[in-house]
Amino acid sequence: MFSQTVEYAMRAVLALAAGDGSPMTTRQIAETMLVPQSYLSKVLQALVRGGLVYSTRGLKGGFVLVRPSDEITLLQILNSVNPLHRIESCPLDLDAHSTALCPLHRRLDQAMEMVEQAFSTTTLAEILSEDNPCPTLQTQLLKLLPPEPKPEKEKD
Amino acid sequence: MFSQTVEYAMRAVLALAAGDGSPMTTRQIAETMLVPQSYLSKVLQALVRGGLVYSTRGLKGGFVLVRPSDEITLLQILNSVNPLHRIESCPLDLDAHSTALCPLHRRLDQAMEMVEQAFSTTTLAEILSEDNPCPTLQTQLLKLLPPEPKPEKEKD
DNA sequence: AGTAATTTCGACCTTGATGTCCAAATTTAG
DNA sequence: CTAAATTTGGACATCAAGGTCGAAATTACT
Repeated sequence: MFSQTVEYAMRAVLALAAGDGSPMTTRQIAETMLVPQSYLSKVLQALVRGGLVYSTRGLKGGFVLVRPSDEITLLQILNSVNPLHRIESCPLDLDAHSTALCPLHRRLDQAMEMVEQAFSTTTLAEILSEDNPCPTLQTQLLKLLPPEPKPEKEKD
Repeated sequence: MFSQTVEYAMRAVLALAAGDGSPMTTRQIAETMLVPQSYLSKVLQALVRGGLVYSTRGLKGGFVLVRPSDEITLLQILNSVNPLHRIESCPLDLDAHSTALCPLHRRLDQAMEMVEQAFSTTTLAEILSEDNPCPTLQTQLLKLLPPEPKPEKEKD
């Protein structure tokens, strides 16, 4: 029901949200989230155009979130890559802009409304704060956070 | 979010449910529901394979519903043409069959669960019984029901 | 200035969804 | 048996999604 691109986009933004705020490269995100790197660059540009992440080129460049993670919702991510088109009018009655939809399309639109509602109230911060029983993601994310307190002494 | 094929399939089954129970041809359904006829034949075959409609060839042939319309749900239609794949395990952790999903995929799966729930409790009969503010559909459906009591005299 | 590390952009390829068309196979009716 | 009306199935066309690749632009560092 959700496209592969949506899956990748959510993983990518989640990787940024889990990071320390410094720019992450496409390569870093791809390896962290197990996403095909060359395709991820396309997805990231959609997120840039969607106003969710900011990009800087060159050395030390990469992608960062535009807003703090508690102000970014799943719906914003979805809409950046696969805009959710609510049903405005019955496709069987193209010309008439009736105020109500027919029973069938009312149901279809209600389904999308539920998804829209659920996704619009879920923030990245919320997701990161929950228990995370996905071993792979947990392992990958640990690599991003301070790997060691301070390796001051390197001489055995 | 829902494919064109799903839209067509739902229209087609709805046309059958609105009819009198005698076989409807592809052409009839296509004209009633404004669906491309040649593609509709493909969709109808998916519905046959899905066990929702029964087909008979030849003169007076066509498609009929296998069950009464109050025993056919939107979910059954959806699953006949575009099976809804719930997320069983986290794609980031392919090998481990963890009992719980990670927070992200839990949300994605919950969204699908809501749709599944809504569609599984909506029958064709329910849809047909509601008010129908879609003029086109109403007009088309009227053509199916007894058009005239009995045109016995054809000789002007 | 020069070099290395990046994003950006466009060209291209592959695959699946959508859609068309036509030759069978099947059924009913004369 | 023959003819007409249908579905069935396959071949084909078209277009968007998913995916790869490389050249150009941008930035940081020395």
